[in-house]
Amino acid sequence: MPERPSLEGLEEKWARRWAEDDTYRFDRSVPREQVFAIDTPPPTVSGSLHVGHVFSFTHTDTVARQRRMSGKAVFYPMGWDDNGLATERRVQNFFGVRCDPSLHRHPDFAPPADSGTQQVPVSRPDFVDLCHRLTAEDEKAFEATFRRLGLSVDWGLQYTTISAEARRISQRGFLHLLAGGHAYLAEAPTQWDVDFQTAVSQAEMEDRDVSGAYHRLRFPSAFDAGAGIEIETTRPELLPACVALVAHPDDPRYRPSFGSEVLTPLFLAPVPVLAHELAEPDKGTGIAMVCTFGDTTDVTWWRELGLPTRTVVGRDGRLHDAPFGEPGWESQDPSAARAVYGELAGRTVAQARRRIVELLRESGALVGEPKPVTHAVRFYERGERPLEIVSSRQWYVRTMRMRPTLLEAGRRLRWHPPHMVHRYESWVEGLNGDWNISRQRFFGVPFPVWYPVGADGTVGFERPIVPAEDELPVDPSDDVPPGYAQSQRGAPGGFVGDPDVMDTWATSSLTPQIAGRWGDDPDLFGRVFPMDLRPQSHEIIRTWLFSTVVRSELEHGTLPWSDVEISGWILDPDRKKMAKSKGNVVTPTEPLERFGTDAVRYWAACGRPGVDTAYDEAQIKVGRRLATKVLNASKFALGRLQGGPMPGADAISSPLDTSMLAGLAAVVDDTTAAFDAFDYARALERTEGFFWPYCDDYVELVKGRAYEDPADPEPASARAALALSLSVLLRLFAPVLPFVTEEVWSWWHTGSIHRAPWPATAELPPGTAARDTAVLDMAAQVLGAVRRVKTAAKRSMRVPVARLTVTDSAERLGLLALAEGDVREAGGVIELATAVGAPEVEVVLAEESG
RNA sequence: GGGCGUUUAGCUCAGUUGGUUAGAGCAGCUGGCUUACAACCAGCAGGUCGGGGGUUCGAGUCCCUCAGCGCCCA
Repeated sequence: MPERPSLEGLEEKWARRWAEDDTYRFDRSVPREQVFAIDTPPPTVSGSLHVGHVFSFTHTDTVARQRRMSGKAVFYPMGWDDNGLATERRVQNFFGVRCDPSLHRHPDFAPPADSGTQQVPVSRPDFVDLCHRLTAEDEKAFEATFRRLGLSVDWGLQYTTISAEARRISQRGFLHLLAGGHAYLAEAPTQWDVDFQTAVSQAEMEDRDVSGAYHRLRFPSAFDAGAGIEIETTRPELLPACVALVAHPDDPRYRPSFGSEVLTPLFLAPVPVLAHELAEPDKGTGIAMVCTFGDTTDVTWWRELGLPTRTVVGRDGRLHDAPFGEPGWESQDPSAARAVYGELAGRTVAQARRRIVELLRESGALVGEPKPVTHAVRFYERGERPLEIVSSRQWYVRTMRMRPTLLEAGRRLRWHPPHMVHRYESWVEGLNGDWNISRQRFFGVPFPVWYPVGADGTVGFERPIVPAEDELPVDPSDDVPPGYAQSQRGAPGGFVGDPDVMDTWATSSLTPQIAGRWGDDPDLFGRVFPMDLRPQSHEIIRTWLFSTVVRSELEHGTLPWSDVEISGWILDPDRKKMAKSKGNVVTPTEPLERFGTDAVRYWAACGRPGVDTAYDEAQIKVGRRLATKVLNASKFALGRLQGGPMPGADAISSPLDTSMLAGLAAVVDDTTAAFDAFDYARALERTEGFFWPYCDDYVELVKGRAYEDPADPEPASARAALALSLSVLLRLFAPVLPFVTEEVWSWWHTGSIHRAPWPATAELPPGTAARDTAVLDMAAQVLGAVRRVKTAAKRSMRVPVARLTVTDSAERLGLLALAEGDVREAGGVIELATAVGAPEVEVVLAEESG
């Protein structure tokens, strides 16, 4: 035991020891029932960690440590989510490159020396190499931070979502979906980001309010130039893509027009006037123009009304050719239509909108002036321009028909806190299409699929060729399908590889399988799956949690885990969400160095499950004080125990000591129950709430007695009770404060506290079972009264009490008698008198001496 | 528009099936170097529990309603 114990340096000392001793190694020899398996959230490796990671990972770690001490073999892996668009974008900015898949690998490729404004085009394999290079560095930095945070993960169980193992498992999962009929390829209107030039799924979209304008346009009747219909639209640039007008079937204003034809302004394309329930009579003029495609309602109308397709927006977000006059592009005046369209072709959507409004105004088709509105527009969550809908070929997973199964699965899952299930349910209920898992990107898991090319050069998309499972992972842009030669790539009678990669969630949805090495290590997988705990934050319930449930249901017919624990967000001190764009992000390194890991973990553990919590340095300082207090209180208690044999629990005889342990027994029960329910915050609160009064009252009361001759029963009882209570308290604190508790534990035990048994009331003397804390309560009350008088008199706590008179019921005076010696010692009481009567404590202080 | 959460001391938050006088920490104030700890200790003060209505012997807690804040979904 050091002379002056300190928190400094504990992190380095113990993190190194835990690594050397493999303290947190998963014991894979135990049966499933004794395993506690955690499906760790793999952080996105694109930049740096922030305190939000510290927050949620600490929550999980407290539970992991408590389960480990409770005798479980804890399977606590760490993953890095390096696959995906976030990495691509970081690599582009970091190296100043962009991926051009038409290029071939450069034999001695090196990234540009400076990441200048002009991005250098590089081949896909070279680009992927850069992704690997950068993520490998980031992962090292992340690991260092997490080790400093004291996470009790088994670092031998690391995985990354782009590794060969992850690609193999991801591709295996896909092949199973395909074989089971759960995945299908379809050419369909698809939500498309024009900047990233990829399809995105519903889960990756968000609505943003943007300013736009309603433009009222007049469509003349095809047969009577004097008649016409006025519509309002926020997207006049899609007018050349208009294929119909739609009003509600019950709308009397338009019922006479159903079945008639009108002409689109400027382009004079004849389009029908149709009825459909989705038309909203209250919106604009009550009749909408249907374009292919302005939004998802257009897609519904197009499909249900059997409308033709006239697309004008290309994958690059610019208007492409529109051959008015040709079949499908009818017009009453094709040359005029072409002339007008010539003004728009090649422009971006925004540019085309400005131009067509001018043209409409000149032609007189624009009725009045555009009316500015703010409306919700759909964006890719990482995107900057609104999503467009383009027709493209994509792989889908059949989630729509699973909705009842998925809702039922959500109800079987135990949610902490329970109300988070609503997020899941509203998401599942709001699904509007199957899950699109194709992404037209580069750094991801390729689809393990080729397509035959016919003699006439047509691609047989309906007859995909798949590899054998033992060949996985494959890259169809490099590897050759069974029965073909590389020379046949792209040739008639040959094959082509699927060019796309999977949605990053299509791989992340398999983290239990990846961590558990599904298919590669059946013995391991059988011991850890289904897992016990999925910890995550609430904003990815619709993505990560949802997709993991989908995959587990389809592959295994079971839930992937029994419990999910949701952590809240970290807000800045002004309760605003931390975001890079706001510049209010706190990185973990600084608080960890300034206050110490235990202090930061304490702050995190005070954040209750699912509750958004403000970053609060004051609370971290409280944690540091607690850690210091643990150090000092331990030093005191253990100091009393030196120089003699460690007394056992059977030496505890004093009623005050038993009374204290009775209170501690209740704390053990409550803390254990709280951890069982994944409520680390309540567990900490309960232990901490006991610990401070324990130090201030109980330890003060027994201080004198503990100094006396250890051979006598009363001092022996005090020493035994101190040793036992300290041991229990240290273990109760260990999940939250792993460093200071390990340090103190090492002063008087061999082996790690984190492998010590979780406290049980069976360790405490039988007398504590009654939970009777009355003796300590009474003694503390009298001591408190003495302190109040001394403080009010502005005297030192050391000043003796000449005479203390306690008036109370006979029963309570009996309790006091059981602790009289300790109370007199702690209060400096010279003379103690008691009387039965109304409760009162009278204190006469000794005169000022000298 | 639908849903979920939330509103308790100046601040951050506990308050479990309804049950004594609603708690803690921080900040504030007044004191004290007390043989583990001044990075500490002792004490004090601070709240019509968001508003309104209801059920009940009794409501911070249950019900209705309104409002603010946050989020999810459409």
